[in-house]
Amino acid sequence: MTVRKTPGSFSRTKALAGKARAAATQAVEAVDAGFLESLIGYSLRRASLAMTGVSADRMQGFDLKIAEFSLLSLVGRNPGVTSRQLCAALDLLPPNMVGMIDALVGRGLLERRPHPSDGRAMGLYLTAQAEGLVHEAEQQIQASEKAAVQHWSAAEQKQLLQLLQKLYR
Amino acid sequence: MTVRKTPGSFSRTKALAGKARAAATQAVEAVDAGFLESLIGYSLRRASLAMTGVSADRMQGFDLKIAEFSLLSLVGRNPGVTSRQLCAALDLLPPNMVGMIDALVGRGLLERRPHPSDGRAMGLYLTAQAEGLVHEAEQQIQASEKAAVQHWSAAEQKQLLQLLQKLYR
DNA sequence: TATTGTTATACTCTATAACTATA
DNA sequence: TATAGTTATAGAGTATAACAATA
Repeated sequence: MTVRKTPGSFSRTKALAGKARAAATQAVEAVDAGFLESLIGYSLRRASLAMTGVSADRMQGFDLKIAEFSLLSLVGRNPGVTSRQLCAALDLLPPNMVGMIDALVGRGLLERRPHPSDGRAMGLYLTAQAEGLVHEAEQQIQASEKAAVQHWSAAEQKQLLQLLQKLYR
Repeated sequence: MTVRKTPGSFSRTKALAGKARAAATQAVEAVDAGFLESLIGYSLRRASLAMTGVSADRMQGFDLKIAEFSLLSLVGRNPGVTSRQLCAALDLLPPNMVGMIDALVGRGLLERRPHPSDGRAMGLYLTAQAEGLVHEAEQQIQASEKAAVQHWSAAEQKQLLQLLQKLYR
């Protein structure tokens, strides 16, 4: 993942007072994003991009994308889980799940076995090789999250998760 | 935006006790996403997708994508803002901004005028026609956000925004 | 030498339709 | 008739390199 920093290079032109619309042209000293920042959707997207970027960098060491990590972690904790269940848990569509699973099977990290009671479905399992890798990746993700909120109180961290879950659960 | 509901159709097979790894195969009654849900990044993504979906539906009435709405709102409140400044505020890359602005100019919602002090840059302005549309769209977005957190306390709403902004500001 | 806006282009992510095997 | 997994494909979103004009 490429980290993009805000350039922060603004026009040096004198700021115009008030909210008057220019008859001709005017320069903007600093962008007022106050309205957008008052929106939960905007802040969610910006925060999500920021967090995802940091975590994605950490996962590069394992040659895993965030979605692949999430999938492997779910399979590790839910051996025998089906593709369909993963789609629901990760908010992905079935056609987009196929290639992801194929790739991980091809790398020897994932295994498909017949479902014990549903002939249409396949149960997914981590290979022995993947067990260690997933465990290590989970620890790295937790470490990167911890670093992001290192100056937060425990109550703040807990409340953020609770509020976010109220939005999607 | 297409709203996708979780299927919620799980295997009817008897759940297996404990966390034992199956020698053969096993069915997963309900997926345990507890670990992922303990991650801020995962919850941010899920919450962001949920909120964006609702807002995107509202913007369909204006034939605006979320990014287009955000851009127009910023221009309305920052007349004369440059493309580069918008890129920083919206976390978009310059090459991907060009087509967006072109489309809005083509629809008669946006106008490019020469920058007063920087010959390289162009200042962006809403057209008279866009002023009303943007104002109406802003109200709709606020209404949809209000509906999403209608059962929340004012303190909860305020704190969510503050915590999110600590993550990306 | 650095920055703004731009073109061209490639890559990733997400979405829809349709098929098969099974429930 | 409905669902799980799959294929093919299209569309949206995001990325890099490079160029002209200007700072």
